[in-house]
Amino acid sequence: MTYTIGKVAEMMGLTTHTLRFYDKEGLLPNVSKAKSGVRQFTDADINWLMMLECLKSTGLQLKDIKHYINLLKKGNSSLVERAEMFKEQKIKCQQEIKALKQTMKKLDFKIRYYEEALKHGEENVFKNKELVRERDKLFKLNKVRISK
Amino acid sequence: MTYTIGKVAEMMGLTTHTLRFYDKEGLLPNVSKAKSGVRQFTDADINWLMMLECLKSTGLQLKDIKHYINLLKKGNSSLVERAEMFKEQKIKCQQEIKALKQTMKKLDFKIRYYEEALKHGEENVFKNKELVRERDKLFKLNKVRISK
DNA sequence: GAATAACCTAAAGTTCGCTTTAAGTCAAAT
DNA sequence: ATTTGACTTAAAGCGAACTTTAGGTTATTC
Repeated sequence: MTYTIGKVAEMMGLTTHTLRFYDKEGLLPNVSKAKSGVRQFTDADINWLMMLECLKSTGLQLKDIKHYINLLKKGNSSLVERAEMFKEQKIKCQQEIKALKQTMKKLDFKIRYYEEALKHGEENVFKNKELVRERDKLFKLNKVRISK
Repeated sequence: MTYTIGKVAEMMGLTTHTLRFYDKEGLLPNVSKAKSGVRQFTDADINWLMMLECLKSTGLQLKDIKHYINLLKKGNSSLVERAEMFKEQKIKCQQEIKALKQTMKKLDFKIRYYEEALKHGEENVFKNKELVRERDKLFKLNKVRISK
């Protein structure tokens, strides 16, 4: 049993445009076409699309996924490289989380700043010494050295 | 005392191109120019640049920062809106962190998958029932319903 | 005073992941 | 039989945040 591109788009929550774009980019290696040119998606194609979505959700770029497809085609001999891909990706992901946590601290500071400003007026915010300390801790850019 | 664009670029870890780009986009409201056209950055400009970097690091887009500049110009009457900006941004940041943590789980699964594949061969990975459960938990796309 | 380095503007190019447009074919429903 | 709707390709467009290129002026240094 096969599915038209429209059905698949509906199932996957993508547009037909996106699916054709993926196909054009070589991200749908096994989708066959009728003589009329109409794409015929099989269950295996749907499964691959789910894997594609999964790979996307791990933060891989489309070109990385293309590379991954090539590794898959090589079979067993690419196992190590595939494993490495995900380990690298994990490191990137960890770094991003760390950066976002730092961002959260800055946002919390800003939110407290504006609470204070709304209560006591913006000109009085830094009479609150805790906020001053917080500001100095969070926003002093270590790379910047203002000369003299 | 003023700084040339090159010095500022060096201090801030940006390129001169980026600084001119920011200026063109209206993100450096107070930078003055000599009659020759050369930009003269003051300490106040450096401080604003640090704030700019801070705002960027909170995940704000340049157009949001431009909007923020306009709010600053309005002074006191924009306090509430400015406060709202950061609260919204905090929510976005929280959501991003949540998504990345989910991503981490998927990556950990993939890494375990490849550990197992390297140990026992790719064809035997899902003889490990824990990995099967993990896969089903993480990768079953709820939106997909394969008919029949 | 001439070479070189740093500055200037304006505009086009880049990357990513699509989305949109244009122009057309094909199959089903009325 | 014709209209509607889903499919096709190919190519251009989009938004974000720069980067690069081109062509030119100014400032510093030998």
